[in-house]
Amino acid sequence: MLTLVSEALDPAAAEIVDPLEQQVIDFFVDGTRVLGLPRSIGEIYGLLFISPSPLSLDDLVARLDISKGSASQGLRTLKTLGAIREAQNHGQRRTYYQPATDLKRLAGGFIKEQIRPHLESGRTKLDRLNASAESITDPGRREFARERIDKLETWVRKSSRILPALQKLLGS
Amino acid sequence: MLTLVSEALDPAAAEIVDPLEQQVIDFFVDGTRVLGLPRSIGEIYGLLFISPSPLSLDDLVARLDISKGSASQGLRTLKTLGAIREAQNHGQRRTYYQPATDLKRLAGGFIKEQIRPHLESGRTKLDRLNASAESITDPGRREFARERIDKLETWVRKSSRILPALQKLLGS
DNA sequence: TGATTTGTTCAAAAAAGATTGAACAAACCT
DNA sequence: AGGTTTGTTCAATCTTTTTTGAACAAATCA
Repeated sequence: MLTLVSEALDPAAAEIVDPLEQQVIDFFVDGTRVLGLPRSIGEIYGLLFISPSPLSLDDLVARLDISKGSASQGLRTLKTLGAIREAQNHGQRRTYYQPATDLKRLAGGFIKEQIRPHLESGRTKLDRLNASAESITDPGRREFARERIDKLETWVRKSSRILPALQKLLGS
Repeated sequence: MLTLVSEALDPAAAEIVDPLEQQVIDFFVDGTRVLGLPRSIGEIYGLLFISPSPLSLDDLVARLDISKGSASQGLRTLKTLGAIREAQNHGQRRTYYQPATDLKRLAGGFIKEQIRPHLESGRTKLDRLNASAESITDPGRREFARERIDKLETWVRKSSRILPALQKLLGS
């Protein structure tokens, strides 16, 4: 059992979080809440964010007191979002993670993974809506439905146009 | 029991949703999902959005098949968000609701109610973080923490600046 | 006044979502 | 080969959030 030795050598492997770390974690837990992501993801990203050296899955499990399953899934989601990357692991088998800290890039990943799919499904739904509207018999009702569906199309179009602009703004 | 009579007089009181209405509702249920709001709110807003005439709480209960409690709370949240308003009810006691359909205004309400509070709590957290960082003894560790906290401050500042810009973009 | 309508509140139930942990697979070592 | 380390998967469990519905209050009516 080498735990004590490795802890002594590497402070980053301490099996608790200090007060500062806890505060940063809380900051990000609140952030993931707004974004509709699970708490564990905020915890993982938060700890990586404030850690001077990269951390492994087992580090996260030990220090955040979460299960391997949670850590594994959380890391996968963060990778998909482009919010973390693997650190250079010199010959080591174990992989270590570092946070991406470029806000523009982070926003880009979130938009791509969490927003765009909904906009696309929205467009599909609008196609079907247009078809349904055509088969309304009452002319007044049909006209009203058209107007509202047109409005929805405008909304979706505007939202799509805004995402890149938004990302651009975050990069400056 | 006057239900049949009133239904015959006012199609908006029919106790089912037609296919078009259901599709619009589904569209908004997906929307509220992205925004992290409960499904019932998407249903209520969706039905109001596609209804040619204003609807009352009881209309919503009957047609969406949800409880009075859900409808009442959903309407309250939508009011708070500025997403609906009360229709002119000529001497009637019962209140009827109409959707706000101005995207800029809708976004404004959401930002004000759901985003800004988190940004403000973020600022508070940053103050405490700065205090904690000061009391780190190791200079290297303290310097690193400073850098990261500075980054967080930049993020919060940028986000705050972007919200009005975003709203502006949606208004054009 | 008492009966009816309209809407709110909130504790309990249901549903949705996140986390756990044990079984498994793959990579590495001796 | 067998043993160990590292990480993934997913059904079961736990937690959080939403919804329900019955009790209540306030307004209207007869």
